Amino acid sequence: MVEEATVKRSARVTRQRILDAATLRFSQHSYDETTLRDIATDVGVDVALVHRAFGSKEELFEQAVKSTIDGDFQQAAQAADPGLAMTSHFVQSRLSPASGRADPLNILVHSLNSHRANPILRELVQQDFIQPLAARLPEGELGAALAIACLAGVALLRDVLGIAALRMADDEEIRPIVAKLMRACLGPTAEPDAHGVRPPQ
Amino acid sequence: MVEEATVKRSARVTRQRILDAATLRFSQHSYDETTLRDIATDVGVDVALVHRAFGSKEELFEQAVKSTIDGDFQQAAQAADPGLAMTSHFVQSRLSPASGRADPLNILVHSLNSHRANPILRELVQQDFIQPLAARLPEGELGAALAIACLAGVALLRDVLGIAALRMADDEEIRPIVAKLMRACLGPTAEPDAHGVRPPQ
DNA sequence: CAGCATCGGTCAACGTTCGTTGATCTCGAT
DNA sequence: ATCGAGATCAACGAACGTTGACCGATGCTG
Repeated sequence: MVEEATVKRSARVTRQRILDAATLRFSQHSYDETTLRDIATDVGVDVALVHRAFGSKEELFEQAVKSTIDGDFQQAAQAADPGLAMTSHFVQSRLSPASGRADPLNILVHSLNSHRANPILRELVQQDFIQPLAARLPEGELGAALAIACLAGVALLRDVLGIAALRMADDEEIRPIVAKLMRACLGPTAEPDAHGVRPPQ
Repeated sequence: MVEEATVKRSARVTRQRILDAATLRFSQHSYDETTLRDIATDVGVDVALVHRAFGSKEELFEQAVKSTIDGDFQQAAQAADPGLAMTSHFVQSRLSPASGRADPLNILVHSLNSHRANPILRELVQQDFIQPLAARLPEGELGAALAIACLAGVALLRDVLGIAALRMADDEEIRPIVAKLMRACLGPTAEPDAHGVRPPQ
């Protein structure tokens, strides 16, 4: 109330509010089920404005995806032990808080099978998930892709399908298994610890 | 021309042809992208007939899902070493042949985020994937759910997203890693073999 | 063999929803 | 007061699942 009076009609601000609303919607619903009219209602503007602000629904979706990419995951991928860092990042950022928050993985698992969203999400996974992870691996992209596949699969069954066993499970119950999954995919980069366990093959 | 004279108009046969065409479509495309008109064209009948033969699109989808459930997976889940059996079943039935064949996992990963298909697929995963697997596990449903999540994730990134690293990979390159994933989720139920490896926790 | 009821199948259309677009209004700075 | 940009309004065109009315062959009945 003290600051900015009535917010001044600003395309810049409105565009951002639309993008935020769209990002949240796309993190909770699929591309096909998310309507420009829904987003417009959230923001409190007309449908036409939502459309014109980004040119097309597809463009809006792409911008929404990009807006959720922060450095957190890339940092985790380049940690000393990527598997462990990614596990922590995964468990802390997805399981503990509400699962509906704006997040690239949430958007990914909610719109995987819309053919409009497909190429955009493929590039997201390739560029922002697999590549930063594969850069530090001897196995190349295969291990990285499999690691991402595991995380995406868990998120899918938990948040999209709503499998009870995954919704109810405690974070610390899932963490060690996810850690094992990451290790299986990324290789035992670090942690040649006290056990000295080597995989059979 | 010599064989079967115009096949005699039979609802039984036509219904089966519709179901087969629908099953194949649903194994390659999402619920939303699959049109009753597409299925009708495949079979060579009218749209109305496709609809009336099953009452609704949703019912047709449910029947298509059920028609793909064979005993193969359940057999694998109840093998001496479920992880190993499931790995073989997964690698052989999905990676080697064309990925577009009629298969419950294919249907699952293609229609996960349609809210119409969602409850049907949730029940499929719960009843036909998780439960037969969890019945033999000390960890209960959690381990089974995570194992299914891994397989679904790999299938998703490979066949729906089309991640190159997974499409190009040789079967025998993926198999050992998938085997490790299964072992991480299901625990070393069998195979207390020469290695005697115990998980750290 | 003729008539008829029935079932498999088609045809045309409805009602809804969606992304999209052109014309129009309205606020705000100059 | 004016002009442009922000925002709205109304509508289009396409696509979908769904429905009621209508054909045509099949097979039973007399």
